[in-house]
Amino acid sequence: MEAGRFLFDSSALQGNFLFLDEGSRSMMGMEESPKKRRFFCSPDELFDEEYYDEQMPEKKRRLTPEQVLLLEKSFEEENKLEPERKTQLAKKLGLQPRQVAVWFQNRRARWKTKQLERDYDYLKSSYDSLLSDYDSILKENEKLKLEVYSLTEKLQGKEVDGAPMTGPSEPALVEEADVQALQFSVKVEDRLSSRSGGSAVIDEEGPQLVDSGDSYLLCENYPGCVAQSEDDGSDDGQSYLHGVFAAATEQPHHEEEEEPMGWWVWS
DNA sequence: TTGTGTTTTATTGCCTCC
DNA sequence: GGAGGCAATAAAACACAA
Repeated sequence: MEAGRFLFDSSALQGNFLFLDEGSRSMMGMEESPKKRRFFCSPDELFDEEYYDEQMPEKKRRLTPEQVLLLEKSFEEENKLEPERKTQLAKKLGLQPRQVAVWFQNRRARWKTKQLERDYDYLKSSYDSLLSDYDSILKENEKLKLEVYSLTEKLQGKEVDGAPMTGPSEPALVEEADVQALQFSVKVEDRLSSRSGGSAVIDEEGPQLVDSGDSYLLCENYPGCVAQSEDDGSDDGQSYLHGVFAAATEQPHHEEEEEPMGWWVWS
């Protein structure tokens, strides 16, 4: 949100009149008798339902920075609006309660969108981190394989020079070393996948969401995430992120910068 | 100035809960 | 059935590059 973009409609506050056009009249159920009104008038005046029903603005008007500020503050406190709070806010702001409700609705939608973006970024960086972990382990594995191979070679040389071989034949020795290396590799992969909460994390195709049914992943185990108390079946108390990547990366989630606590908070 | 992309305000329709 | 929530969408307001 760019605060500088808001225009303070002082003319409206000072009593300029706006006219209804055909579109907004029909849209608002006011097909007849267009009436003039000031867009922003005194809170009491605007709060008067009858007055508001009769006199609708010509066009959409942006809220003033002051109004937005107060709404934002209120949203930070609680992102849902009980009727009483809606009424109070509307009165305070000189808006219709419906406008306050709509603002909260849209604000929640914006918050959700941003949250999804944040969750995507977090999942992506977790995935990248896991991938790089995996790559380095793979390299380490290769290195160890080579080491085993060269040690086996040395051992073989010693046995040929000295006493006759009593152990497994040469190919068998090498094979065994390979098997051991393979087992180690498998163990490492197992560890990786269990650290990441199971399957579907490492995939050569690229980042992908873990299947969680509706793709909105639960908050528990998410680093720094404290689920808020109730879950009413909406998105409350939920993050879209699961703890899937949490243990794997152990990187603290970025702080909530500008967004309100919303449905859960980072601690 | 104008075309275009983004943001904000508002409506509609559907769904869920009480 | 009404109230309130959400997703999808329209349209106005705005920013900005050409």
